[in-house]
Amino acid sequence: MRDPGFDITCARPLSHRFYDRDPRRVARELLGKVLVRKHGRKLLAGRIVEVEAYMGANDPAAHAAAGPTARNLVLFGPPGFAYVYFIYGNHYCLNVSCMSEGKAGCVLFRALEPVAGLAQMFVARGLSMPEREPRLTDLRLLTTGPGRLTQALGITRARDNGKDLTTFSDLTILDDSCCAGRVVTTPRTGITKAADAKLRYVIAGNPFVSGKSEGRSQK
DNA sequence: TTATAGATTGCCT
DNA sequence: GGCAATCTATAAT
Repeated sequence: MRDPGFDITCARPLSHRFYDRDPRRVARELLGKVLVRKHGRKLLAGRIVEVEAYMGANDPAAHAAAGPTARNLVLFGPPGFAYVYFIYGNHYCLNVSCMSEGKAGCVLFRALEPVAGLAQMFVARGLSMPEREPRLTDLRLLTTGPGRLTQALGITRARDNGKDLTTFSDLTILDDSCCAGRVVTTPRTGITKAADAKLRYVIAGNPFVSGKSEGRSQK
């Protein structure tokens, strides 16, 4: 299977300073960046096409709303670190911490456009590999959705929670100077509190954005 | 100690 | 479109 690929030679991790800002700003600017997982000698990577911003005490939908706990401690730590939690008894979700130490805030990764290691992603997701070049409907099952993208990249709480995403370890976010294109904001999905705040950011027209038609028919 | 809701997904009709 | 699966954090006894 052919990987779309990306130019890793000119890609570099984002600095802690990048994440040391309002999550809304970080979320918008994370679109178009590349989430990279080292899997043995292979690279698994996906371009970030959909994220959500979560704030601190003033955001009732945020895990950090009630203050620091054993689970959400990473959110109150320094910016640029992975916050991984387990949800609905089935899925892991990946966030990156924002704001300086002591202040909570994060960005949730909701969908990626797979660019490298697609064959391994099919394996990790427990999907059978398409015989021919995969269709969009097959590819969307890999990394469209917060629970799916963590499974495709093998991200778990035990393995990745608290990891520094600004160093090139086995999990990092790279900037390859790709232009994200037009960004659309919508209400966050799957939450009941503060459900009207437009804190979901997607790349307009990108086919890997979650939802039925968002990003596909709408340009 | 027990109950319940949850930043989801996949399979059912 | 509806709902079960299945763990954990937090609220309620």
